[in-house]
Amino acid sequence: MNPDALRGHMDALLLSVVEHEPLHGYAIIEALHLRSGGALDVPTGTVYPALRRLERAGFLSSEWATVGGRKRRTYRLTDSGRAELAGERTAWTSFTSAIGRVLNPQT
Amino acid sequence: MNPDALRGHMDALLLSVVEHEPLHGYAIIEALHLRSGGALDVPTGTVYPALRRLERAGFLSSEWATVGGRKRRTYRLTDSGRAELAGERTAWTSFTSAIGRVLNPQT
DNA sequence: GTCTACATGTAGGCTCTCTATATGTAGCCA
DNA sequence: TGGCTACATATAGAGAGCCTACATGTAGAC
Repeated sequence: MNPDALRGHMDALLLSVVEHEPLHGYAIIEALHLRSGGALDVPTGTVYPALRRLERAGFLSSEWATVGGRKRRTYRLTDSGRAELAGERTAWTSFTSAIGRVLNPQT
Repeated sequence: MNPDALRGHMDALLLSVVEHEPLHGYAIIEALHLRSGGALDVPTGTVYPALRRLERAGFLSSEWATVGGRKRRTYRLTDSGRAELAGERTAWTSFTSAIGRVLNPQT
């Protein structure tokens, strides 16, 4: 997968994956891999900064937890994030529609 | 449309639009607008450099023409570009599939 | 005692898209 | 004559985000 292809869609992916349950970074990466059918393998250097960016933006909130002696920062979707996610879903639909029409126009 | 969303998909769009007929830059921008149902409005500062990049990569070839006193650089898809476009179409399908599954998983 | 899985984080680079600007022709209209 | 719009191409510089590479540490298996 061309790295640039994900540009501007990462936010939607991350918000979507924590929609129904709070997750920590490492688990988010695994969830992306699983839910995408193995297509997505997002490096930690992408995910961790992105999560912090989304928290700064108010779309996620985080808290530390210790599980089995390991520290985790668990991210949770905020109300603002929920609204953002809805917008991203709509944007995704029109985006794919627009590109799809250019790529495969039905004459 | 979030500009970043187009990242990595611009090549496919440009190649696709000149697939069946050679076009010059200005006409390519109009074609993108038209074929996307008005969703795409790509600025000249994006298209012209991108076309040159694709020509350098061997996916397009160009030649100058003068029509109605105005100079045009007309771009044509090369064989290499045709193969590239096919690959981009496949990549687009798996890309949307992967993102779509993450964004809207059927439980 | 070493290796792997788990877990988080930063620095720096790369590349593409965008904004802003520059240049020039043709045609219309007042 | 002058000004405006459409047509047509091009470049410089900024901005942003995703990636590679590196750093750090715990837990458990062998």
